[in-house]
Amino acid sequence: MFKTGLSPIAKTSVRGSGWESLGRISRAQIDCEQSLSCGQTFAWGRLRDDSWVGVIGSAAYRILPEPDGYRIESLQGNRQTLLDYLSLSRNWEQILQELPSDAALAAARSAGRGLRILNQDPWESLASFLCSPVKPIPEIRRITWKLRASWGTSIAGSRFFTFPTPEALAFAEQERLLAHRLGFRARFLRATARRLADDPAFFPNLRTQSTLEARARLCELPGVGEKIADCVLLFGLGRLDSFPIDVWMKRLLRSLYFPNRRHVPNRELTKSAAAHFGPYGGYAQQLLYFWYRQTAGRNPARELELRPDEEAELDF
DNA sequence: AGCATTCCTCACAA
DNA sequence: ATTGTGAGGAATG
Repeated sequence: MFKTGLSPIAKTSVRGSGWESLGRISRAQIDCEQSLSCGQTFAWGRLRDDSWVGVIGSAAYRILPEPDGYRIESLQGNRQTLLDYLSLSRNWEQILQELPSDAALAAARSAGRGLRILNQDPWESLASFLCSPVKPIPEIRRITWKLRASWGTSIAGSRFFTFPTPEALAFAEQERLLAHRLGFRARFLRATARRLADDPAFFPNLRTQSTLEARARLCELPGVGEKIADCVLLFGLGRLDSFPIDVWMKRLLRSLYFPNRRHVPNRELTKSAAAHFGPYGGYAQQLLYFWYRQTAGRNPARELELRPDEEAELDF
């Protein structure tokens, strides 16, 4: 028995670099390439050796692909935090079975078999999606990483940073925000950060409300409409019933489910998606979105590769 | 009929 | 690849 209560794994430093091994996870539990590149998070980047690095809370994590699983490591972190974030304890096979079995979804679920909806911090999701309008995913990642470096807290001598608090962004200088190519998004980001800084109970309160009520509260925030509210509900608050509809989703739904309609209003898409996909619609949405992006001839995971200068910045 | 109100869509700027 | 705004048109009473 280990009297310290620490597992031997937690003590092992990797190659003397400061990264500590957290053991392994199996590909049967999750496909990290799919889950980290399907558009739900901007917090992860891919290094040239194909490993993934990102920050959860106040610790950095590294996920190194192997043939049948992943080695996982951290700076200042622990195994359970990563497993919770990756949502490994949810029964995803069961959820898959409860989704409808139309042709599009059948294709999407075989393409995204290992895709999981992550458990992200709701404030980080909200702030990140406020940076997202009319920006491609790699640029959103760059902007949110700049926010970390400018207003977050450094993690133990590394060049990884926590996500800035609402208070930190509430008082950020407009000019410094604009310098990060935030444009018109800066105003909304700061205004929403102020509201949350003034109302620390905002997210705790949402957790006790129905998805519809919580959605209405989110939409009251500056710069937050239905799309961003649904993303926060799905990715940050675990509401698997919410179904974000952006322009790509709109195209996909119209071409696959309303092939002979020229125009379908968002209200109708939202309503029929809820009726058709049910309480796990958000999972269906991610499967469809990921599959649609792939069939457009792209490799979303490759798009998140860090440029050499970005990789050099990380310094480990 | 004229008018006020509401609701919706569209285009456009940020 | 989103939201906020305002103009203009249709429906309502």
